[in-house]
Amino acid sequence: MEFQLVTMNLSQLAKELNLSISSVSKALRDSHEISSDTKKAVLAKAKELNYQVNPFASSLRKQKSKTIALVVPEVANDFFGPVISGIESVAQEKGYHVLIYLTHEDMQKEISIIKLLQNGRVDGIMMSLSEQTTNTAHLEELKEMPIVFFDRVAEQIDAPKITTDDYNSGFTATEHLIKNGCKRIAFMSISQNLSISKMRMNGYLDALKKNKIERDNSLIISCIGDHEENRESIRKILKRKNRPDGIFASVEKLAIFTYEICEELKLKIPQDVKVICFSNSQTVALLNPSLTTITQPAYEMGREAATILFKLIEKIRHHFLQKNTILDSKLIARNSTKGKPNRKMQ
Amino acid sequence: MEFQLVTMNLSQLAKELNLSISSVSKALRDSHEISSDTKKAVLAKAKELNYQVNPFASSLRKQKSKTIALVVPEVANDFFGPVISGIESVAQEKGYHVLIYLTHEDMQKEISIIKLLQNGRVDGIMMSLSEQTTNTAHLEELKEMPIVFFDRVAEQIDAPKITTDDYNSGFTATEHLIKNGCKRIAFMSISQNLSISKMRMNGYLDALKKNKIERDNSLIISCIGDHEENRESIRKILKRKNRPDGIFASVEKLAIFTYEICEELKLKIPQDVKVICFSNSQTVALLNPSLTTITQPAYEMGREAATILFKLIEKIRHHFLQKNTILDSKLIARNSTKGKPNRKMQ
DNA sequence: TTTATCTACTACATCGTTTTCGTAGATTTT
DNA sequence: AAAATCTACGAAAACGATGTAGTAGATAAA
Repeated sequence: MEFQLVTMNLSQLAKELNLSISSVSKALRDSHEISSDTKKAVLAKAKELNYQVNPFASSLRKQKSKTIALVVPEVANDFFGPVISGIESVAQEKGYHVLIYLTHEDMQKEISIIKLLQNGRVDGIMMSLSEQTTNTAHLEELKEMPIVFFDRVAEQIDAPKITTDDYNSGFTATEHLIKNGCKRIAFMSISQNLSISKMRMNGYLDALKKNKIERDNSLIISCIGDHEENRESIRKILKRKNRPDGIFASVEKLAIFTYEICEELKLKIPQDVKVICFSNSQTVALLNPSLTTITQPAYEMGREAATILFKLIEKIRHHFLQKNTILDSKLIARNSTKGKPNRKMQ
Repeated sequence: MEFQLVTMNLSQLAKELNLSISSVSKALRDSHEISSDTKKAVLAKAKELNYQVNPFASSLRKQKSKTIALVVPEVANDFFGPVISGIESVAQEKGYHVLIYLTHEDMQKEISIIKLLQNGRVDGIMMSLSEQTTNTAHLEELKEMPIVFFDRVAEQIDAPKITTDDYNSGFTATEHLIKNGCKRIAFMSISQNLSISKMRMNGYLDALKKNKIERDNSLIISCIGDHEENRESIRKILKRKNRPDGIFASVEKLAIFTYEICEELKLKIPQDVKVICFSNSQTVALLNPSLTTITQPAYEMGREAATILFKLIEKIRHHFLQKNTILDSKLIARNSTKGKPNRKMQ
């Protein structure tokens, strides 16, 4: 008494054509074993009856899914949007399907998603780590699974990684502030676990060193909690007597908070505080003042990551694949970092 | 000489347990035919050997995929991001997987994606139409497939639709401008095909009528081309002698362009022109001036759409399902629409 | 002419699960 | 004690596509 779905399949097609199932199957895949007359007939009939290969039967038999997984922390964000777009465009070209999973920055969720993906549902994984991911044991178990990391990469895992030049960006951003007169530059990171955070901070630190500015750990704050906590951290640092005259935020959100707090505290950007941050938003150009950003080539990162993943999937052996791809970010100087600072305080 | 992937399966598990495949299968799904001792043993062994059901075999046999498709025009956008988040969260709760497809606002792509989804790969579809979709013949063919539309819905298709109160929003937005002194209000739509555009425009027109303002078709412009064309349309209308004193943009992008053009033409917002638009961006609150918006409950729309889709999927018959769900948008009044207009021109 | 080689097909096992149907043996009912 | 019912399992047939192995019949090579 099972439910019988009447769907067009090889068997029906074969019956209509007076051919065997295997011949039809081969004809559809343009096998040399089939005469061109037969192929034509099969193709025509298949089109007429709107035959489509059953993906599950095919995947089961071929042990491949023609599907990749995309595991990201969030999508409500100007960075991951274009990345997805890039990935999807490559996938579409290749005839692959894209499953999307969100970790919501939660390590437990990340772990269970990864576990879920070990049953062959996908041929490969593209991933950007959650903010809260402190270790990568769950990723070690993916030995056989092609995986590519982008942006928030897992350093310890031996897999291709696509990033932007985070160290350089951190360095350049910091020097940009220094050149515009900043002497006390705060760095706001999102997580100490993520390598991109470390890289950006190293760039920041080295730029300080090169310019003979002493490192001040009280100016390095990590914003991992909820929005209100982050606002409070920023408020606190900007209320200090010797508050920073420059702020380097590693995500856009923190720069926006900074704008809000500055308004609240009657601090002027860029006169009192200069602000620079990583952001892919178009809108920030219209802020008052317009926000100086480091902008990552998000779409290209998506395309690059997907392209490399497909190379991994298509070869069995891939020693020759370059493990790290580093794309350039762009510093777009706007008004939030302009001019000499107002140093009348202190 | 086929490639043999050694993956843990029922057959291996059964061998280890000295049981038949069918017993193991039943035990794993907690069938009453299996004794609780046996079940325990099976569960333990399955865990030990890290057994996971092969999704393709299962889907093939059960004729269901535990997967839904999400078809959207774009993701690089403050609206679709949270929508995806909402959908994904419901899917995760239900144990479903989400395939994502982008139409890039291209009707041909939309058609081929829909065609692709007719082979049983997914159990249901959630969709928001492309801007360029002029007819919905391709959707008529999905007769048996559960489908739910959200935001950009297909009016002619008999399927549940989740929208915001676009008519009211259009009405309210327009009245908001009128109350703040506007007499010549331009409406910028994205596409005449989309019902949300029509609804918004009807709201706009009715608000004009109610307030005894005559309709002026030269103030209704549809921005469907590329960015530069859209900018030019806006520039043209703002350069006119009797330019509008209020602009109601149906998407954020157009409001941003308006800001840019106003800067270029030395027009002051809100003194010379007031601006309101649909937007889910947080950042627009920091624009100069802060932008008045109609904000849609994007996350909730995603959750609602997914919830309804799963109801569709789970029942065979679903006459009782409400076909239209309308959620409330919020008008967030900010400075771009403030005060009485500057009427010295004309 | 016999044998080898092609050509164009078919039969069949297989991928891993699920589910129906069967059935020994135990238990309960009459 | 015989019959009916339960309990707990196993055999086997799907689901639909694919690839291997096999084979008529035609053609080419010896």
